[in-house]
Amino acid sequence: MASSTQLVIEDDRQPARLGDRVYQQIKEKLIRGAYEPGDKLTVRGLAEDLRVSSTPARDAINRLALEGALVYAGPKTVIVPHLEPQALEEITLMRLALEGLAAEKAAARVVDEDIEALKEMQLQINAGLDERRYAEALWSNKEFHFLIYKLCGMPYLLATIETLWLRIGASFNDLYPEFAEAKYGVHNHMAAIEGLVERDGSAVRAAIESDIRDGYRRIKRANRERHAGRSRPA
Amino acid sequence: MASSTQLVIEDDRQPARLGDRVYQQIKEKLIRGAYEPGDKLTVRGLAEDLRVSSTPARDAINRLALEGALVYAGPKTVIVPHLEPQALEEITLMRLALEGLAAEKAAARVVDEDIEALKEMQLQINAGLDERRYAEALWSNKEFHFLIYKLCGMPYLLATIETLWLRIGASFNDLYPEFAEAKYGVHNHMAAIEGLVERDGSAVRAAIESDIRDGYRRIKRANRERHAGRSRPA
DNA sequence: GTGTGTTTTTTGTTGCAACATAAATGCAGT
DNA sequence: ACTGCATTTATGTTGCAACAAAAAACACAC
Repeated sequence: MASSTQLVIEDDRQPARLGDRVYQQIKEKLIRGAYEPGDKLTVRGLAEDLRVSSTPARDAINRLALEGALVYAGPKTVIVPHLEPQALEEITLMRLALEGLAAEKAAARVVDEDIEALKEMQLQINAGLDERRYAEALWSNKEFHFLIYKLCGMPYLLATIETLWLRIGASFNDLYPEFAEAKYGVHNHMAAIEGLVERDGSAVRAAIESDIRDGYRRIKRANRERHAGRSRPA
Repeated sequence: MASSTQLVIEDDRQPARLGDRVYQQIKEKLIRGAYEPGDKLTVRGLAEDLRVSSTPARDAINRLALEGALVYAGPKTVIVPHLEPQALEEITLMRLALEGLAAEKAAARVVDEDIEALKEMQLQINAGLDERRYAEALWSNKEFHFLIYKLCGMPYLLATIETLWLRIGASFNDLYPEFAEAKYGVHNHMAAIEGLVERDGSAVRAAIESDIRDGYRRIKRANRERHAGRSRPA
C-alpha cells in the first residue's frame, strides 16, 4: 500500500532476490502487528499485493512457515499463529537459554560506544511509553535487546533468536497496550546496562533473564484477562 | 539413480510435497556423510539426480541454506560448509544452552519404557563402536540424544536442535573414525540414563552438557591433527 | 436450525522457458 | 608460469500455465 507501483529501486540496500523482499515485508508487518492472529495468507494474494509472481510469494510464505512465524491450519492454509500458552512457554524457555547466552557473552566484547547507543535507545523506549506510542516503544525495545545480542559476534545465534521474536511478534503487538502499562522492562534494562558497564556477564544475563520472565508473566496475564471476556480465542 | 523412472509411490509415508522429499534426501546424505565439506550443489544438478523439476530442487537447497546446512560461497554457489573453529564454537554454545534445557526438562516427563529404549540404544552404540561401524554408531548416538530431547514435549525446541546437528553433521562424519576411537560418550550417556532414573533434571543436564563438551574437545583436536598434515583445508 | 453430501471455487505445487548474471574458461601479454 | 581481461558456459531467479487437492459454498433432508 505504501509503495508505488513497480519501482525497482526502493532503497539502495534492497535484497537482490525478490523473494527476500517479500519475506522482509511480511516479517515487518508481522512484527509491527499489521496482521492479527488467525489471518490467512495465500500465495496469490501476496503476489498480487506486492506485484510479484507467485514464485517469490510462495518462497516467502514457506520460509515464514518454516521459521514458525506462520503456521499451517490445514494442508493448504497458512495463518498467523495464535499464541497458545504452551507455545508461549516453550518460546520463553528457549529465549531464556539463548538470549541469556547472548547477553552473557556480550559483556566480554562490549565497548563504551555500545553502551551509549544502548542508553540512547532506552530513552526512546521511555519516550514511546510516555507518549503512548506503543508500537514505537515495542520496536525500540526490540532494538535495545538486539543491540546487546549483536555484541557477542555469533551470527547464527542471532538469527535463531530473531525467529523466536518473530514467532511471538504478532501476538505481542496485539496485546501491547495492556502489556505496556507499567513501564515494562525499564528496571531490567537499566540493570543490563549496568552489568555491561561492569563487564559482568552474569549480571547482564540475570538482567535479561529477568526482563524475559517479567514479560512472560505480564503477557500471560494480559492474555488471560482478555480471554476472560470471550468464550474462545478463535 | 536408485529409483525407477517416475513411480509415484515410493513408500507409504512419503511426504506429500516433492520438495520435502528432496530436502529429506539431501539431509540424510548430509548426516550420513555422503557429501564432503566444499562439495557444490546446484539446482539443476539435484533436479536431474532426483528426477524432479527445478522448483522442488530449488526449494530444498534454499531451505537447507536457510538452516545453515549449506552455505553460500558466492551469489550463485552453495556448498557443504567447512567446519570453521569459530562456527563450531558457536554451535557448541548453542547446543549447550538448548540441549541442556531439553535434557533438564526431559527428566520431569520420562517414563520407565523410555529408559529401557535408551539403554537399548546405548547397546547399539557400543556394538557399532566395537565393530568399527562408525557411521552406524554415529547414527545411534544421534538417536540416543533425540530420544531424550523428545521427552520434554517441546516441538520447536526439537526442530531447532535438529538444525544444529544438521549443521555440523557433514564435518562430524568426516572426522568420525579418529573421533570415535576412545569410546566417546559412553560414560556421559550412562550418567544421563542414571539421572533420568532418578528424575533428576540437573543431573541429566550435567551429563548431556558433559557429553557435548567432550565431543567438542575431541572434534577440535581431531580437526587440528588433520590439518597439521596439510597446508590448508581447501 | 443442524448436519451431511455435493458442487464450485480457490489454492499450493510442479514443470518449464526466458532472462540476467555469476562462474568458468580461454587467451594474450608480460 | 602467472596475471588480467574478454568470451563462453552454467546457474539462480522469476513468471506463468496446468493440475490435483483442499476449502468454501451450496443444497437438501431431517
